[in-house]
Amino acid sequence: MKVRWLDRKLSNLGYRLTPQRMMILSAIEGSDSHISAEEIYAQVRARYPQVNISTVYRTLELLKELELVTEISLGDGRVRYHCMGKGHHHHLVCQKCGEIIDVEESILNPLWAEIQQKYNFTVNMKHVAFFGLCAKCRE
Amino acid sequence: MKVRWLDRKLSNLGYRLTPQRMMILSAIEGSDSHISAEEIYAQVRARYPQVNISTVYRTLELLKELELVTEISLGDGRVRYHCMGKGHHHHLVCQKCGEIIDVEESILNPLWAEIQQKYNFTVNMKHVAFFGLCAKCRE
DNA sequence: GTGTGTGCAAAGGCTTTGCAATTGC
DNA sequence: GCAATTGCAAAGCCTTTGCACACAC
Repeated sequence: MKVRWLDRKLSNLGYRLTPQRMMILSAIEGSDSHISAEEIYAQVRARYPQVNISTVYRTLELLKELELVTEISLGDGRVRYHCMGKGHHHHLVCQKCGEIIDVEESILNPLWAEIQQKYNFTVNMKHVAFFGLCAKCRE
Repeated sequence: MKVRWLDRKLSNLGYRLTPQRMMILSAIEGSDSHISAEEIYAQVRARYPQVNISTVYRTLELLKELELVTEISLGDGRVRYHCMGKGHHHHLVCQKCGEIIDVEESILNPLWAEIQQKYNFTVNMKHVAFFGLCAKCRE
């Protein structure tokens, strides 16, 4: 688990390791796909009913700063979260049926390199979502 | 101008051409960069004070369906709009200083092709934004 | 003790919706 | 005239904030 990491990072910076923070991180860790704030909240609340949604948001903000968690938008109006440690991958989101196809991370490497070279810009996205149509819906 | 197009497309589908719709489309056309709903609203209202923001949103929805307008998110919590006819380009958004660098459209063609081939998925994005760090902020 | 973290409640920003009045065709 | 469209106001959704209490060190 990432909790040791979290503990060390937090204390180094003068922050504290609280049960809420542990549970929120492990909810994100435990999710295979990308989890929204609301989903994290529901999951944590199941074991810890008095937790509040604002704590979830505040903790997410903190975990982003600590670079333990990244965010991605999959096109519905909400942000989703994912553990940095887990293998990165990108997404193809079908705008018709909503299917989400995972794409290997390496596919973007040539593009990142080209952008670096041509524009002197370092792309910093662990997850990218591309929108379009899957094979079934294309017809 | 696109108004002839709009007129024809609208009447073919049983929709009507209203002054609001014309003005909203031309506000998007007139903007060099990407314009938000609020900005469109401000611009239209300057010449047509009684227009309402909800009309802007409804018209944007319609223009998207008609494929006259595309949307993009540049990472602040709001969607931005752009005319389909205008040259497409992509964006590099610096997460530190906020600078936005325009990128030629063709840079993504190889990637689109690879995704098509490997995943049988047709990417349908006229605008993509990539986040990261510009040269100045990288240091 | 001191300052960090939490819950609560309220507000905030952007967007959508219900409804009656209006307008384009 | 009739359905499509609008303005208005209110609600909706996700997220953030202010504040007093609680807790860790």
